[in-house]
Amino acid sequence: MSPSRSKTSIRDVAREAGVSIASVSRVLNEGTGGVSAATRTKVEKAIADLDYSPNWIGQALRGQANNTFAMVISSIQNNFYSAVAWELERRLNDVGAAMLLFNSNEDAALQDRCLEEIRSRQVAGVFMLCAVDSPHLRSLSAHTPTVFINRRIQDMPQIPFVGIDDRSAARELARGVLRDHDGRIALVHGPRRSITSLSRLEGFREEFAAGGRPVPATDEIEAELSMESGYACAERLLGRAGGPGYAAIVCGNDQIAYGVYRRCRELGLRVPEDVAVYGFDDNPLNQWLAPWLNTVRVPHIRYAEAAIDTMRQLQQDAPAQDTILPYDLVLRR
Amino acid sequence: MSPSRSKTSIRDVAREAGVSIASVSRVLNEGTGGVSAATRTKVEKAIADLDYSPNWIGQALRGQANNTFAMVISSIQNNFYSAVAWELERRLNDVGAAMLLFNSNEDAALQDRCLEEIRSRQVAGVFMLCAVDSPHLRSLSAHTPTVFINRRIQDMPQIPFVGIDDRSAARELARGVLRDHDGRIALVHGPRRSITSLSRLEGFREEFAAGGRPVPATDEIEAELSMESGYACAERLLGRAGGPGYAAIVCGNDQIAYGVYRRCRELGLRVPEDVAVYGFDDNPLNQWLAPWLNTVRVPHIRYAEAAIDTMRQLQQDAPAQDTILPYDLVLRR
DNA sequence: ACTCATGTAGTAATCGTTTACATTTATTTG
DNA sequence: CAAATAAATGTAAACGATTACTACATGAGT
Repeated sequence: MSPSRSKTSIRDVAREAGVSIASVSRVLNEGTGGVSAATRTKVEKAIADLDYSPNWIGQALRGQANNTFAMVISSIQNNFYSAVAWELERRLNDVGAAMLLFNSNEDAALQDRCLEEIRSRQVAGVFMLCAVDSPHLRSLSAHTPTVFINRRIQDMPQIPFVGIDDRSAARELARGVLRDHDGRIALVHGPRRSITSLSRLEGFREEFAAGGRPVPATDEIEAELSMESGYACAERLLGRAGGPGYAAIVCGNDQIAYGVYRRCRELGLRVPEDVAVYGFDDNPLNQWLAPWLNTVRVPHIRYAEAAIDTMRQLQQDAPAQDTILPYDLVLRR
Repeated sequence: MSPSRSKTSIRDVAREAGVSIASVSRVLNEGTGGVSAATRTKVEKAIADLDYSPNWIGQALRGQANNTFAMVISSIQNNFYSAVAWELERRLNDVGAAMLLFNSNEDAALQDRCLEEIRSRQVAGVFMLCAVDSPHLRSLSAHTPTVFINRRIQDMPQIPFVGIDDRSAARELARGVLRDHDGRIALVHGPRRSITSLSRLEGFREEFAAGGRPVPATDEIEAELSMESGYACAERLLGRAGGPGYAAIVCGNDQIAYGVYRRCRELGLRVPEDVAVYGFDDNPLNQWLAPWLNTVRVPHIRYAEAAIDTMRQLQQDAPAQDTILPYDLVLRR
């Protein structure tokens, strides 16, 4: 049943071809040293006959270099994050690298377990998509090139960051809210421990205050970055009656907005006719499934490009800069 | 700037602790051989002092075993597939394994590139989430335990499969369509080259025919498994006027249904009031964003569990069986 | 014929582990 | 206390590749 679980090594090829392993290696790696046409033919035939494929582990051990990257994502559920991961995977694959994928679930202990695994695997670099602070993050980044995407850790300025200016994006979005709605505004922001969520919160608050319509504490609530949490917060905010008639509910990200949306519909509130919902990130699915959602389009494809560029610089020991990318407002009126 | 890119090996630890590398290894791997308390203490101190972490590549090379798995997914965009991938990642991580992620984009050549990379990395196993047929798939599966998820390749019965009975699920869904709608029915099915899509198509056809209401060729159209393709097909089907007033549009999967939905809305057709839309898979997002969608709930979590179980059996050279899991109809009336 | 350059091929060290085996040290026993 | 046994430790050989170095042809130039 099991057809001889592959074991053919370079020695087997050498024996089969009647040459030394060095010659086989030379045929494999065009670069180093010359081989005669005769040898090349023999080796190539042996490789084909034995269905040989070089063992990456041996190569990696010898060569120190290791074209494997790791990506740690903070939330399985968030499709916006998945989209970034996929874009990265595509680009890494294009250059013959591979990606190990890990999920930290916004949990420092779990993230640390992932980082230990990553460290032992000697990867070439780590992409942290929404990192949380954790002990190993600090030690790993000393050994392994690390890039923060979309969220950084507050006091680790030495690690380059790819993201947007969340605070000013939030201000712009808030300006749109004020312009388009006269009524009461609710704010379901993300957790303060995330600098990204905090910046957005500050941006919202600043602009609402500047517009003379600050959101009172009763209309402001902190959610986790999940649909479930958004739903629960909407339940608290809106009660059984649909709440005090909010004109707009502004959410910390799209996931929260989806949860709020569901609760609104359950209460018979039409979105956007009865209440407008605002999110943040612009999940690529929105244009198909959530045309009612106002949001900030975070450029996830450029995230991937910039993260790869930054990683390349780190690998060359170049001083890597933060990359702050432009965003777009997506307002459906 | 770059703090001495880690190089501490087991030798360094041995020297620092004043013992042999064998002793260090023994401290590391509790299992093998005993070490005195004194030695253990010395070694542990040295490990801590040097911030040593064992090199996985060395371990893997020596031990043959390699707790890395690979997953190849056919479509980046499909969130249902992502959901399965994530569930698998979680379970692999729980047992200290890691997952390499690849995207084949439904393309045989690209899939083969991924499989070459996978083969050379000597992974412990490969999960193929919607495989396409390709030369390397056949050769790889001879060397590496392989599990098909959600879609199999027709003439490779030796590779175990985890999925549902698509044909009978399609029949059941079709029965629901017939029951709930008197009007005209359109069918936007997936590509015939995918056995999964083909089975669904056959199931739909059989049941519609059995119900005395076969779908005429003009109302049947083959789409790719993407939102874009679903949109384009809906455009063809509905024209500018909204088509001949379909009562229901039955789609090959949820992605197609999302595309169809968008086009319907653009044409001013209300879903589900004016036209019902049926999908297949039940993307976990549906309950939040697409309450209008009728679909078949494919148990993605049990997919992950079953795939892991199957992989375990393959690794023990046990004859692995196919796993056909139960599904649920999700009908919103 | 002798030297020298050139091109090919082989030998052996190396990367970081684990582990079978040999050797040393500690403990028990008569 | 010596011998027998048990426990701890060290030595060295893998694992699969790459590559510096060496050795051997071959052919050209004098």
